[in-house]
Amino acid sequence: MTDSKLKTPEQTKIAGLSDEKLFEIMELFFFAYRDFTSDPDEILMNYSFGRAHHRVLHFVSRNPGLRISQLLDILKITKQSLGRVLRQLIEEGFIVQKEGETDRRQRLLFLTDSGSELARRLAEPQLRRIAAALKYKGTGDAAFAREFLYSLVDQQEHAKVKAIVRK
Amino acid sequence: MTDSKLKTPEQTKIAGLSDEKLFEIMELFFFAYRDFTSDPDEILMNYSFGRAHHRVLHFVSRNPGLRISQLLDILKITKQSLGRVLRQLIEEGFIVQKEGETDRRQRLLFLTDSGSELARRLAEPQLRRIAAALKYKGTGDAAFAREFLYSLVDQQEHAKVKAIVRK
DNA sequence: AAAATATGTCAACAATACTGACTTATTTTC
DNA sequence: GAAAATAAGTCAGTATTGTTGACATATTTT
Repeated sequence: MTDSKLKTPEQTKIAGLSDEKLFEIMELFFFAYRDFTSDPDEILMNYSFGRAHHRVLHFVSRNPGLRISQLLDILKITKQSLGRVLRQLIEEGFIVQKEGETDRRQRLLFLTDSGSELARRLAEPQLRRIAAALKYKGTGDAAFAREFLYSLVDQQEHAKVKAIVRK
Repeated sequence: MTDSKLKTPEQTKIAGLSDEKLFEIMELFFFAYRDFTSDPDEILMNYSFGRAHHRVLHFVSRNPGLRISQLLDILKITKQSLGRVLRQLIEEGFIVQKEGETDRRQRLLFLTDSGSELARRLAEPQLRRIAAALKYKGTGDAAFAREFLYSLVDQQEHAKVKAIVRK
């Protein structure tokens, strides 16, 4: 009943890797994400914020002066979805908007001091978790992790993601 | 304004890794998850299912005879949240429940044929993506990816996760 | 027999996403 | 300079997935 076209007496292989190994990594990706997000989630509860607020704070923190349209493209959500969380972050003094200098239609996003502080607090446990995960490995392993994750991103997004990630 | 206690003229390091490298990996984790989930999401739309249904299908597929309580512990959601999606999956013929043989209070979960087929279809693009991400690397890199992701999981969950992931 | 366990269910609520429609201000194009 | 395109904001309605709290049923353990 659980058999499928994927199975053979031995094991199907994609790109020389057994299904079994691939499944393990797939599942670990789920568990890693589940726990990776749990620390910031707890902090966010104190502010009645959620993950959506975290994402906005993070990307504005890393890219001061980010435009709304860029943020939408990073998050892959609609303007209306972003609108709500952004309004809250602005109303509660974590983010400010400035008119674009060359294009006055733009509303460039910046963190306030308390926004910066919250972004830092949210990042800290995640940075620690990543550092701990790489601690046992030799040099070059950070590079491997980076390349591995990068390869999971859509091909057509590579250039954009690289531009955002690399500083 | 964007300065914080984390910064020094050079760069703060956690466990010998620069903040910058850690930030990159943190962000890539977000982008990887964003795109990793996008392929199954499209398939699920045809069934009016969401990610919650996918998770249930996946873990039942990998663990036939899974108990409700185990699934709740894997997903870290409430009984009520699971209840809704599980009911739909049962009503629409993707999952069946069988009474536990040793403990008749238990409702063991199994996939039907169409459940198996859907689970396979959902897994396929993700397996391919993982395989492609590891294709360029030498032997042992699958092991590295596995250890890296595993290290991101909560310490106290390690034993349980290992039991679920390793077959 | 009483207590604990495994599961199911009702109701209300919250966060985050969506579609569709429309507005305002500004810049670009013809 | 008028028309079209772009950047952003907003209103209204809906769906998914999560939450709490309360309570019911069947079964097993103490």
